[in-house]
Amino acid sequence: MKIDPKKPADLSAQIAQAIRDAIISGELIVDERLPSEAELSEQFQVSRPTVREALKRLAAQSLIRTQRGASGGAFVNRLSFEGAYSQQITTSTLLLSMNAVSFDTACEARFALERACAALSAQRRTADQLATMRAEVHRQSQPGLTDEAFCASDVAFHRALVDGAGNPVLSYQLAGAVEAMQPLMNMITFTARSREAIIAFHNQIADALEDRDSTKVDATLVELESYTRQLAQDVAQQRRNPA
Amino acid sequence: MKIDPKKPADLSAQIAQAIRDAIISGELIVDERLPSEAELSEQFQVSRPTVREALKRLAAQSLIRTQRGASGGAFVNRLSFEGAYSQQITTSTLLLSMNAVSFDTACEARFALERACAALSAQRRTADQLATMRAEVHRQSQPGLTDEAFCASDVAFHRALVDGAGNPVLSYQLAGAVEAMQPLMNMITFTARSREAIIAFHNQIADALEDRDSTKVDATLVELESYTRQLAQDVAQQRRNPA
DNA sequence: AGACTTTTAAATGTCAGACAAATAAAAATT
DNA sequence: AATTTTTATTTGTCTGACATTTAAAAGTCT
Repeated sequence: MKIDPKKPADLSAQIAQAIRDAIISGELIVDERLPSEAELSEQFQVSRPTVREALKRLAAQSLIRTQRGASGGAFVNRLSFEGAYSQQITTSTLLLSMNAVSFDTACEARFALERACAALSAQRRTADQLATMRAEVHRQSQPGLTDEAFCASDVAFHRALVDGAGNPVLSYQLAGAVEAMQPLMNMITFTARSREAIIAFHNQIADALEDRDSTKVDATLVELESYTRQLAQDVAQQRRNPA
Repeated sequence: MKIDPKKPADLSAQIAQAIRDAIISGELIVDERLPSEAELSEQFQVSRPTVREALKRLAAQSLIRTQRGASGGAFVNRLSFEGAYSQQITTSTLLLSMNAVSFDTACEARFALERACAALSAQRRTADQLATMRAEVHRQSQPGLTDEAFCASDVAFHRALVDGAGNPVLSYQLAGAVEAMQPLMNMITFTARSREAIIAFHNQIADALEDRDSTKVDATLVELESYTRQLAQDVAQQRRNPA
């Protein structure tokens, strides 16, 4: 691990990159302890605050964790799927909001990816995952549910559908697409009728998954996508031209 | 923006979270300048090094950028799709390597997602994107290409296919899945015959996209997936039982 | 007056040294 | 032997200082 003091970049950025490379290349393995901050500052010939800034950069990416006290220090993190979700969701959410992604674009991406999981989910979904979906549908049908709670349950339903594919890589990738849509979905006011329609679609999907009928799952998702986009369009139109 | 000095978490982590929340909620908008480090340290009642650690955490997530000099400071970044790619790829790569994801699992996820783009790509691919794909196939057929260069070209080919869908959200999500596979693919030694077979598949895909024949693109991707998995299986078997 | 140069001020980047707090291991005590 | 105390190590935080970069202000010359 070497840094170039003549580079234009900050020293802390260079040090962070050097350690990051060491982790990626496998030179540093999971749960291995990094040298103490004092040792690192000597090794890289920089001050301790500079080393600390580098370590905080890595901590922000959950590449390392730190522990105080004797035999404490910085340790290489096992980057878990669970832990990577939140970061993925934060990034995706900001990407959508900062780049003025249209509802249609986000919706299209989300359903395209979800349909990719549906075929696998029809084959492999467990009874447990099916039960989760049923439970969420039931929650959605309860009166007095706020729009936000309805959306949250919707996300949970689709998460279960995706998890049904039994492929953690797919679940991880989809987490961003599905959850990042939630702020956009929250802008929709759901009428009693539209909730009913969505619940009907969800029931159809659950039924099809129970029957392991991938064709029907796919067809229903297509319908649900089209319905969702229509709903958003109506809301947008109503804002422009209130009755 | 407030922090709780009695919380167990590090002050720099709390400050970073407070600023992060302000960005996500829209309280701080793109290109807005944050208060100077001195002002922030006064505002949060902490020292400047602590504020700096917080800012470095945010910089590591590309939420802010810093500029030196008069009228410099920390500015809220526009999180661009391009900029988010690298982080997504780093994370995905580490996830795969640290969690011992099998080649089959990663491969399945990648092709499932890619097929989700294929239908859209058949409708919308531009002449330019098609030309990129043709060029990459041509590069792949050149003799003397290293395995790594072959893989890199393979990635470029599939990136063009995905970009053909004309949906930046899809391209972003797929970047992780496709690029993160590369280290795994690099473990495969490509024989002249296997390269030929892959190139044939690529040509078929390009032809089908030229004809806007989504069914054929999908079918060919299925074949390519099965071929790729077979290839990996053969390599694994040969390692266990060398001839 | 206008174009160029110099100065200045503000901001981040870096350093050195210190103390506080947490923690585990070692030493002392019961 | 079990418990308590001490000690050493390590991260967390603070203070104060200086270096470097940069844009704007001030000054100078044509």
